[in-house]
Amino acid sequence: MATGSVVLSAMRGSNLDMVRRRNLSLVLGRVHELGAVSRARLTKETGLNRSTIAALVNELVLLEHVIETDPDQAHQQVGRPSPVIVPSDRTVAVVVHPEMDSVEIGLVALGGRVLRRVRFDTERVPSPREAVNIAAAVIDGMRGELDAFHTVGIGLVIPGLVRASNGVVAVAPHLGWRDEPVAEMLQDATGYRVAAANDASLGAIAESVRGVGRGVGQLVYLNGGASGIGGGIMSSGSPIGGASGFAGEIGHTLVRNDGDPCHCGSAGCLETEVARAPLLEALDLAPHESERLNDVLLEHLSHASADDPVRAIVNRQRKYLAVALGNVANILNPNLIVFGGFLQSLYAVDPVGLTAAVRARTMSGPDRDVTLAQAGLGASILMVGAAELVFADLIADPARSSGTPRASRTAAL
Amino acid sequence: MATGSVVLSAMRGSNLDMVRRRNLSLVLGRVHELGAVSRARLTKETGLNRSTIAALVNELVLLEHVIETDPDQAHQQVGRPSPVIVPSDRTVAVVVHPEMDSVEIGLVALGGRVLRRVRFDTERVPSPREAVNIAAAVIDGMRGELDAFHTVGIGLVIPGLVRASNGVVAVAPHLGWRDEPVAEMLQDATGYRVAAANDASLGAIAESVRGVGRGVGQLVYLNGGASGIGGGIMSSGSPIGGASGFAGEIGHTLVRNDGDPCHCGSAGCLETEVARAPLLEALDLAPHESERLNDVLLEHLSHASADDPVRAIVNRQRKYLAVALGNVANILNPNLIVFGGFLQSLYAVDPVGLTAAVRARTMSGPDRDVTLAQAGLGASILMVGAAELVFADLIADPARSSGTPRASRTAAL
DNA sequence: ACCTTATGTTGATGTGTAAAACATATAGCA
DNA sequence: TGCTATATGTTTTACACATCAACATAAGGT
Repeated sequence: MATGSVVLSAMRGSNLDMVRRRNLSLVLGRVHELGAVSRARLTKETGLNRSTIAALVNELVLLEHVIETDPDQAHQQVGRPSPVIVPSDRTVAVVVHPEMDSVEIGLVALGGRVLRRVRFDTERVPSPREAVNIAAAVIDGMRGELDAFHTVGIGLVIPGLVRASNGVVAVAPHLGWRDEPVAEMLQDATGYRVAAANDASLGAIAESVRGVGRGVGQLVYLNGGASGIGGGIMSSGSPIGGASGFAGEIGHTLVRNDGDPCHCGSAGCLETEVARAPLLEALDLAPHESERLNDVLLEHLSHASADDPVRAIVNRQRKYLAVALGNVANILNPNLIVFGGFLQSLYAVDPVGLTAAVRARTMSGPDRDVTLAQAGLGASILMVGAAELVFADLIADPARSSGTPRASRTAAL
Repeated sequence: MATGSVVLSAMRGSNLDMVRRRNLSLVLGRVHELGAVSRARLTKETGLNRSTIAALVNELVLLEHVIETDPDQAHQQVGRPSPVIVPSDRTVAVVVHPEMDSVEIGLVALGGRVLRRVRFDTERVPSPREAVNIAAAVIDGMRGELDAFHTVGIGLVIPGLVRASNGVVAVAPHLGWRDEPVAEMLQDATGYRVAAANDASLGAIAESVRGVGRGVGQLVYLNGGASGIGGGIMSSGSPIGGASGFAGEIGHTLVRNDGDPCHCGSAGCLETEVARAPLLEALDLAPHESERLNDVLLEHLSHASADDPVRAIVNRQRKYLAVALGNVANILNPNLIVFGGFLQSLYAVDPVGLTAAVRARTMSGPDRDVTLAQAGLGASILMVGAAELVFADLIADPARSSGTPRASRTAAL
């Protein structure tokens, strides 16, 4: 029955500007979430007056973040038709994603559409400096385009631990980065605001906003990659970052007391017991064929004997996965756990069985049952997630800086 | 760098009332948190204008939630002295705490002081109806007093799983309750708004607001009781409830693959491996002497041999406790983990050792180090926590219902 | 064609905070 | 003891924003 926050989060007082900002934010947020909304619907959902909505929408149109289009042709309602508001495709976020053998740069519109993707292959694992230089060069190449757009900022995908507050990469094992202020470097190199986050956290954001987790209050995303298992937590639409933005490291929870040593220094971690490499190996797949894993695995198991070695690996991994999922369900009580990467395969082998195994490990009660699901966004998940991270700032204050890049300022919060 | 919420939490638009409400809430929140604040300080901290603060404080004085007192005598500042605002001791919350052999009723003032505690001993484990009747009778006895006060509502402490949204007790193993709408029953019986929560969650709130966790952003509270181990999570001052308010069940995370079966249906749960009873038994203490556990244990170990059986039990329990804490630290990345109940003893035996063990299990990085601590509120922790749950609603909207009990309405949200 | 319904548009109104001008109370100092 | 500087409370005025009412507009229903 009680719901309020025990301690007030914000400390500053409100003035009339705040009202305007909040309402502008609310309207842009609805447009962004729904894709296309009539002014009438905005009026109903926000409870604001018709005239207020008109003023707010006009301001957002002037800011070029939304477009007001002609009323939907397919009316069946009496009364004056209401104009439809859609997010502008000219408000965009740049996404930068350094990997072991490449740096990928993307351009994503406010509506969620991925406009461009450029993959820059590297000879070797890029250093932070190299990754930033590559990204800056590609962005400079797009500069004409970007200046025509409203480029809100850059979303930086980090395969490792990032301090959310300042974008410093604490450790990215795959890339060999450690304590690198990559966000700041990229910001200085391009002039755009940079928001950085862990890849799994971005997956959680993406699935929560535009994937299978739309409208779900409490969501956990678990991604199985070549390097290990990462996780992200969404609570009431906001990412849970923890003290330093390192929350969600479910890959390093213990699932087996006498387990193998993990690179983190511990042993028996989820990601030492549940890994992609043994699965690929058992199925005679090369690492670069990992996209086929799901299909090949399901096909293989469909005619495999009971003592099939692949089946044995899968069953053992599923057993330990269920342990970790049970822990997560008990600690966080999520509505939904979403699987990405090779964990999708482990889930798809027997969705009902895994669900039952997890539920058996959680404190029961029929209405607390957690649901499991595969990720719904495919290859664009990180593009979408990183863009949403950037757009979150825009939506929080649509009138702030109207898109013009500002040279070399470090952080605004 | 980016911080905004990806999806907007509230859906309603803001008007001038909202601004007023928010600022009123902000000021009352500061007064509540700090205990005594000068108007000048409120001006500085909120960024609001002097005249605005004056108006807001005046309204809170009229609502009788705060008292404006004479300026502090010990000035050393030049300039006109600023009046000091303190929370009114006449704004109170009632706390109801059913246990196996009693129902405890308390009265807590907005400033955090426990004004009264009444313990009603029962012959046997009370049913929900009995607990409600006892509470209602005691509250009726205090009615004269309560009517003189501003009684904001009732905070209901539940030793079990409660749905935060409606106060339905899903399961309270100790009490044998299952799917009981206790909050609604108590509300109907007394006319006061009732907010119910799990005991460990209330401990987390209490330690976060008035205990060792003041000012800590991400906090986990772990309580070790006779029945098991419960946990509560605080994130940026708000409790994390999960989908149904069942989050924090750290007692049922797995710490030992071949562990003993747990009453939850699983096996090797934290609370089957780490329990109070074996400790009491080994030290020849009766259950009712559990308050002495900490002292007796430390005393015993101070002159115990290396192969002392108590030491063996303690070491084994500490090992499994470290596993669970490592999982929690990896998943939630808290700044602070607070121990209550007998877990305080396990921690106190060797604080540095346990801290090191937990840190060894978490993804490293010097700035992510989690801190451990004993609870700071002692026996009043649940009184304070439940009262804070009630006050949270008041602080969120100080001008709402001005304290008069309303007959038999179920829920307001 | 006319009415009903739903919505956009325009101008007047009310309300909360900010800003400015004034009042007051303290410390420091001669 | 009085003067000055400083900080803060108090009062008045101004401004910005949402609301409301009245009017305008565009559809469906008959």
